[in-house]
Amino acid sequence: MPATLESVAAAAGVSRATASRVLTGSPRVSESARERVLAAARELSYVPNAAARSLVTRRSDTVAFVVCEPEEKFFSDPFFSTVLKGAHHVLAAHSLQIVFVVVSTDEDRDRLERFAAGGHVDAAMFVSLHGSEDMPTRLDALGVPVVMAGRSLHPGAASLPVVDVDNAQGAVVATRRLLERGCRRVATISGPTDMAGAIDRLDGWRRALAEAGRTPADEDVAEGDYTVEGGHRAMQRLLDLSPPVDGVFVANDLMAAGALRAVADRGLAVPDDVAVAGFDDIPIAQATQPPLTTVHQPIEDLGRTMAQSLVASMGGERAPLHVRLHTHLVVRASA
Amino acid sequence: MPATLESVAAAAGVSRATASRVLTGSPRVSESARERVLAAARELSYVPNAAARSLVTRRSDTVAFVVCEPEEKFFSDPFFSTVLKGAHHVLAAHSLQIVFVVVSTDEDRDRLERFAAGGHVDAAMFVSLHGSEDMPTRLDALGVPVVMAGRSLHPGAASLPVVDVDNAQGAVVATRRLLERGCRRVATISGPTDMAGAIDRLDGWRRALAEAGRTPADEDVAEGDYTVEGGHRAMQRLLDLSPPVDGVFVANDLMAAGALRAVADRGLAVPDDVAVAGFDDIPIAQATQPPLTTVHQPIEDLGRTMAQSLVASMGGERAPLHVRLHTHLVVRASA
DNA sequence: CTGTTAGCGCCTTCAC
DNA sequence: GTGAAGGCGCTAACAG
Repeated sequence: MPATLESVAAAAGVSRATASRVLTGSPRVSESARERVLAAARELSYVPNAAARSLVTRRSDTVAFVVCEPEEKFFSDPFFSTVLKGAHHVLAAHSLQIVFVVVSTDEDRDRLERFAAGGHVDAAMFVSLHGSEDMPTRLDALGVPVVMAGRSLHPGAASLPVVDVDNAQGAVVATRRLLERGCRRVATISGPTDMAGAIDRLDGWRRALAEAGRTPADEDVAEGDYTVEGGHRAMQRLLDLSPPVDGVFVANDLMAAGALRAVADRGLAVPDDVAVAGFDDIPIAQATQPPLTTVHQPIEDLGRTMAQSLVASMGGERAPLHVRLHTHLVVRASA
Repeated sequence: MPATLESVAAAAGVSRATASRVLTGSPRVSESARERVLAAARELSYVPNAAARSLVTRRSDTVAFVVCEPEEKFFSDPFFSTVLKGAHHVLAAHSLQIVFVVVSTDEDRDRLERFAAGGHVDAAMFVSLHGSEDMPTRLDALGVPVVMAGRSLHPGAASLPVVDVDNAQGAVVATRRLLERGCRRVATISGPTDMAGAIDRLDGWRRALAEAGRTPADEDVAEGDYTVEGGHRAMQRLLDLSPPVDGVFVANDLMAAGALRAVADRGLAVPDDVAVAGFDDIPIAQATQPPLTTVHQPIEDLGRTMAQSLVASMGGERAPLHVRLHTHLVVRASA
């Protein structure tokens, strides 16, 4: 049987109340009592029972890291792990556990809702939100603090805290780069059009073209799915266009990597025949052939900021509704 | 205030005990009582308080999916997500939640141990175990059922349940394939040498060479780290050897993908100049240029089997100490 | 079949 | 500063 507060108190020769005070760090305890309790706890290798504590405090000291992806796409994009890393850093500092939840079916959704309603998590952070995803709203309705990486397209999620970057502006800068190096036909590979970030990046591409006095054509847009394969396929389509595309803004680096391969498949050279610019600046961007010119996004910082938002909400503060992080263009060889 | 069992019972006009029986699916309840309780619960959108239940049942209905990786390597290898998928399938069927824990620092280890000791998880499954990892042993000592994907090298973990494949035999088959197609110098790119699976695959390579009357040379072994980049680097080393290597058994597909790139970088052709065989048969194996000949591992099944082992342990049964799944060679174009 | 009765382990007023 | 006491929401005997 594991040690309980009761047994620790007994061993230390104090009451349960005093032992509790010591373990929860209350100041109103004598130094001698504190020492004895601590010693006893160590001796018995006491660990507080989470359920008992949770029952009375009504907290679980756990936050959910929720990934809403129908596929296992999640695991192949370092973007996510980097967000997680940043979040972990902040959360660990507050003694908060992360539980990782993948939500793909409606059954998963109900389970998560029950999980949260049952008090298993104190807050939730969402990454990779598609248009119809309603979990942030549902958890918010339960009173669970929430934060999202990038805004949600779901009506009703508009008033929930968001951390993101200016995706449109980033896309503008990348597209301008293509224009400035003299590309005549600048196409784009977009992300899933049910995701806010993808829409904004597509918008930015349009805006930059318009700025330059060009008319963004529908056929110059190939929709991808943020995966390497998707980028590869989309690029193949664009390369069939005539007059030939000689510049492409790709909505994330993973797809850009696939696009690079498609160009190589045709025996064309990057950037001479086709210039390519990506978005994210994940590690792979430096390893591609040639290295990617891309819009740098402070991904780890994104995770940290989201976690801070949650910590604030949990502490009763009103978290900022919208934090916008900065991006900048990293020029390498591909454009 | 969320509904409690008390309020549900009141609304249904029964005692707490009866309400509890209905909600936990006990058979000893009249049909009419059952209906009334269920109706009341739905009406009040009642959700059981997890902490309260956990406190008395001493279960949390949650299992930990623990990844022990110093880097974020985890997220770039679809192997893990596939195991997770399989496990999720089985666990969800038993109404068990998965909490995902990444352990990289000693602080993380202590936190996980407290998490488990505090009763937050009922069982734990481990993937990607390095030599010095002692968490399986520590959790086992706490009485938490455990299962590992691949055996642990840690002394003391020898008696814990393992699910794996015959890595050595798989490697033998792959290496034989290289030998049979006439390769004169067959080298290998191994995984991290502090992991059981990597060691066994290396062993298999040695055994196949010995079988064929050849002497495995130390310089024909390049150690990788199961990443694309690692495979790329290792292959570069092997390609500097003379007389030239014309066949390579690579310990996983991710590294094989990197190896393929290294071969292409030198303007050599696969499989004509260098034949390459991988291990795992993850989706990328079909997408490489050329497609990979590789040892197929039933990864999703691995996850399912591990979950089943845990479910058995949690149910008080003695889980099988060692389940070995089958592999087979999938011949594609690379070897 | 159902209600009554005890706690599960902990935190938190409330008196001292 | 410290102890006593109550109760968080639920399940599990134990009687009826």
